[in-house]
Amino acid sequence: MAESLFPNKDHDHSKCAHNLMRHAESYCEEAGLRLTRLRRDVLAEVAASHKAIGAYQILDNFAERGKKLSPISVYRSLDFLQEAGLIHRLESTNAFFACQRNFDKSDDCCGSAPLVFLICEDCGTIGEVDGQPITSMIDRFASDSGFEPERSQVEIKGICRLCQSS
Amino acid sequence: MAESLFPNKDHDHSKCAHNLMRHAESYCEEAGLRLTRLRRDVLAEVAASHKAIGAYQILDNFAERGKKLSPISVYRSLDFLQEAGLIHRLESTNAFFACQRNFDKSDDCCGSAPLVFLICEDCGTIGEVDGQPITSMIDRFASDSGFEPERSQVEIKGICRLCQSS
DNA sequence: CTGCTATATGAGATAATGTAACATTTCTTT
DNA sequence: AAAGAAATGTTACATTATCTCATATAGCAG
Repeated sequence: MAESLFPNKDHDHSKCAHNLMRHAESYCEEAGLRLTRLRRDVLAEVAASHKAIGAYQILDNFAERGKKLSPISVYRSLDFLQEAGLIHRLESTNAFFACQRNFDKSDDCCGSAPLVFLICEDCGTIGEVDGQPITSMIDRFASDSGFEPERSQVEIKGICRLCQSS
Repeated sequence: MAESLFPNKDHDHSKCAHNLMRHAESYCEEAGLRLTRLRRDVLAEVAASHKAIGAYQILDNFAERGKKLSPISVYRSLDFLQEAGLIHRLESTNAFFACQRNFDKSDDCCGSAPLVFLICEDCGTIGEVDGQPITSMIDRFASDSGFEPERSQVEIKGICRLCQSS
């Protein structure tokens, strides 16, 4: 579990990306969502690493390959992917990364699951963990103040296992 | 405690603001920080409500009173105030609000205290609570993944006590 | 197939948020 | 008063995100 959270720097990422794309295809198929060419390309770009990528970086990457897009096109695709739960957005950095969970699950991809992201400030890799316990505590915590919590996204910055040893 | 977290809509806010400004003065005095005219004015603007306010909103408010400023001036003051722990920045909305804690404490204002913010999506009011338990859990949680957490800011969105009853 | 409708994308402009670089002023200390 | 440090002013620019209206494309009814 901990091993897969922050994959080794030299892992074969094409497998990660391939699995992720396959999952996206089948998930959208089942859910009746239209994973169009553009959306697929944007997802592939986001899934190209375990780091978070900004919308304009995606735009630039496309441009380098001769594909000129307007920002709004990228944002629209990102919105779709985010709603589908295939990617997430880091609020602290305005950047997007591919959801690595929920493979082998046919139900709601990340649906209403609590979101806890571990952000390595050294290598930029994002680890995503099941935040149920944290979220439960947050809920109790908030309720003590008479506050009715609806959603929270926890972004934890620090140093990942792999970067600690280097 | 819960009463003061989300003050009644009709509370006398001038008192809140006045106390906060007085605290800021004495805190900066003691800490050897220079609470200049501009910084004081910006702080007063942020402290004018219990909601979060954007940098450009502050800019506009100043402009309405005939005080023309450049964005950078506002941002610089906000940076100073944030470093001093007198205000906080919401990452999810890029907005700032005044720290309501640590009055009557002469030590580090909010120094390294864990930050947990309750954001009411109805009235916009921000409640700030001691997040030690949540932060401890987050730390344990992260450590289980071999991750070394350094800082995290928890922003919980929902409905405050007062808005629930209306 | 034909056209209808909803959805998706393109194109251009612009809004909202945030920073860089360098000049000028103000404060502090001597 | 003079020098050095800190704060602010000025201008330009970088980054992130959205609006609006036009066009294209997919899915479906007849």
